[in-house]
Amino acid sequence: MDASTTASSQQKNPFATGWAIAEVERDTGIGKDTLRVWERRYGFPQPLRDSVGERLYPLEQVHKLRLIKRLMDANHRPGKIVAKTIEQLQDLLDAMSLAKGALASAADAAPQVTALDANAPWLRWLAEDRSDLVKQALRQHIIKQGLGSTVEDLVAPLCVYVGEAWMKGELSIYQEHLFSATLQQVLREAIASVEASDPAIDHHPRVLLATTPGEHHSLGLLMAECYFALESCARFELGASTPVVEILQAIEHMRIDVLALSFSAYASRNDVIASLQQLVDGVPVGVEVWVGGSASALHGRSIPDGVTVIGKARDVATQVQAWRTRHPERLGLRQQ
Amino acid sequence: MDASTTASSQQKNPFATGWAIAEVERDTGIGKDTLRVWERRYGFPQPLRDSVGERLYPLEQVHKLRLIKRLMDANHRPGKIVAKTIEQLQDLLDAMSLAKGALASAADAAPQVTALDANAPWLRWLAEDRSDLVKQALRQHIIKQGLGSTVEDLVAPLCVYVGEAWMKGELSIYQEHLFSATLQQVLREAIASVEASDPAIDHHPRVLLATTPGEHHSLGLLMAECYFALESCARFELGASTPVVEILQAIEHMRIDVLALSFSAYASRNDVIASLQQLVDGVPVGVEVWVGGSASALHGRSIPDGVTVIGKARDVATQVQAWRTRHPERLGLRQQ
DNA sequence: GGTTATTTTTGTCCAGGACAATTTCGCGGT
DNA sequence: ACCGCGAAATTGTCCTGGACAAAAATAACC
Repeated sequence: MDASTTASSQQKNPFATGWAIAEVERDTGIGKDTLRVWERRYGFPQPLRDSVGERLYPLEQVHKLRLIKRLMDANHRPGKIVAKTIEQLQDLLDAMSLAKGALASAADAAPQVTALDANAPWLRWLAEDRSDLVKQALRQHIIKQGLGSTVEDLVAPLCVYVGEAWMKGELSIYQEHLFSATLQQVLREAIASVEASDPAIDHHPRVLLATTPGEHHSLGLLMAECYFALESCARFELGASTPVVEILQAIEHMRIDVLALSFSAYASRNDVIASLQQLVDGVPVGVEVWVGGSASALHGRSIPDGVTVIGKARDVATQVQAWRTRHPERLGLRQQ
Repeated sequence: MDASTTASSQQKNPFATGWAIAEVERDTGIGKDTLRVWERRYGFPQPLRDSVGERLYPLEQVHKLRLIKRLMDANHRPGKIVAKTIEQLQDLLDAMSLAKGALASAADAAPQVTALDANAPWLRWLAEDRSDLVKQALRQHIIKQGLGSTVEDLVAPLCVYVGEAWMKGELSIYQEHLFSATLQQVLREAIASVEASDPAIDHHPRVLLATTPGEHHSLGLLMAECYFALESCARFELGASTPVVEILQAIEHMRIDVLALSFSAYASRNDVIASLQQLVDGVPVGVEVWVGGSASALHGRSIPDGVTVIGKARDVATQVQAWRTRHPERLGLRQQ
C-alpha cells in the first residue's frame, strides 16, 4: 500500500541515519526538553548518536513518536503508551475510534445511519485525493437539500468519519487538511450566497465566533456560522486559538450580544471548564455565552452557570429565535 | 454573586512583574537557549527571578528584545547591538527603514505612495471595528481595478500597515484576527468567481499551497493563490502548519508540479532554511519549490539550491508563464 | 453520588560546559 | 586596490542531570 511513502523522506545527509532533535520537534510537535526527558524516564525514544554525540532519531522512532502524539492529543498519557510497540499503538488508535463511534450512534442513531450510507463514496474520494468531486457533490447537496440539512446530515457526520479514518491511519494528515480546506471553501461560499440574498433589515443578535487557546479546530465554528447566517445574524469571526482576554475585549468594543464557542473532542476537560468560567465571569451583563462541539466535558454537569450548551448544530436556529423573543427591544434597531 | 471567583479574571500572576521565558520566546522568536546564553555572555537581558528562581522578564526588556530581533533580521550581529540602549536601537531601526524606504521608492514609487494615501481610512476602520466597511471597499476595488491590482497595491501594503500598527499597540490582537478573517473572506470570494468564469481547459501547473510547522499565518498563501487562480492553475490548499513529511506525501499522491510556500515575517531564520532544505531534498524530480512572504531569511544568501524565491506577489504570474514555456509537454493534457 | 485531600505523573526550567557553523579579520599574492 | 585563504572570534544549539510546579489520577471523605 504505502510502503513507498517512506522512501522520499530520507535523502538528507551522506549518512542518512536519522533526524536531528530540532527536526523531530518541528515534525512531531514534541518539545526538545520533552524528548530528552522521555528518553531518561521511559527509555524511549532511544536515538543513535552522531560523531559529536548529538541525538540522531531513526525514521522508525520518529514514526512512532507521531503515533504517540496522536494518542496524546486524544488524552492518553505518555507513561502508559510510550513503552508499547507500534502495532499496539495502532491497535489503540483503531479501538479508540470504534469506541467513539459506538458512543455516538448510541446517542442518536438515525442520522448516523443515513449518513453512513452516503459516506462510502465520500471517503473513497478523499482517499484518492479527489477533493474536486467532494466539492462538487457538496454544492449539489446544498442546492437540492438546503444548507441546513447539508450541514447537519452530511458535513457533521462526514467530519466524524474523517476523524476516525485519520485515527485508523486510513487517511494521512495532509488529506485531513485538504478535507478541512475543501469544506471551508464550500461552506463559506454558501454563507456568502445566503448573506447576499438576505432580505433582513435587522441583524441582531450580533454574534462573535471564537475558539479558546489550544483549540485549533475551527470547523465546528464554521458549521455554527452557517446557521447564524441562515438566521441572518451579524457574525464576527475571531478564528481559532484566541486568548480569553482578547475575546472579552472584542465583545466590549463590538457590542456583541452572543459569544459562540466551540470545543473539539480532544479538548481537555479542565481547559474547557476553566476557559468557560473565565469567560462568563468576564463578559458584560446581557451578553450570552453559547457553546457547542463534541468535547465530552460539555455533557458533564460541571459547566458554569450562564453557559448555554448547544447539542446539535441545528439547535442554533432555535436558540436564535428564543433570543429574539427574549430581547424584543433589540429588534427593529437598524445597526451598522 | 460570584464576586469570590473574580480571581479567574485576573490575567496571570498576583505579581505581574514580567513574562516567563517561554512567553518571551513565543513573542520575540528568540529561543530559550539563546536568551539564556545572551544573559551569560552579554549581561542582557537580565530578568528578575520569581519565588522559585525562574526568569521573569520585565516588559521593557521584552520590548528591547523585540527591537533587537528586528535588527538581527536585517543582518546585525547580537554582540554589537545587545549592549546599546533602546534609543540607540530605535535610531538604528529608523535609519534602516529610511534606507529601505528610499530603496523601494526608487524601484517603484507610484504604487507605494498611492497605497499609503488610501490607507488612512482603512486603518481607522479597523481600529473602529468596522470590518463591514473594509469588506465593502475591498470588493469595490476588485471590481474597479481587478483582483491582481487589488492584491498587490492594496492588500499587501495593508497587511504591512496592520503589522506595524499592531507592533505600535494601535491595534489589539483581536482586531488583527478580525482583519485576517475579513481579508480571507473577500479574497476567497474573488477566487471563487475567477474560477467560475475560467474558460481554460488545461490547468497545469498543479500547485500545492502550504505552510510549514510553526508558521500559522496563511494570508500570504492566499494572496499567492489569487494569482494562481488568475493564471487558471489547479490549486490545492493544505493550509497552515503542515508537517514536512505530509507535504511531501501530498506532492507524490497528487501529482503536484509546483509547491508554493509562504513564510511570514515572524518565522525564525533557522526554521525557514531547515524546512526548505528538507523539502527540496525530499521532493520528487521535476517538482519545483516556490517560496514567498516577508520573512527576512528569504533575502539572505543561504537559501538552498532549487528554490525559487518570489519577491512580489505579482511575480507569481510571470513564474507560471515561464513554467509553461519550460514544460510544453504538460500543456494540452486534459486532467481531472 | 459528589467533593476534597493526597499522591503520581509530566512538562518545563535551570546551570554551565561544549562544539560546529558562520562571520570577521589578518596577511600575503597578484 | 582587489581577491583568495587560513586563523580567530562570534554565535546558536546541543548536552547532562537535577529540580519543581502544574495537572491528572487516586484515595478519602461527607
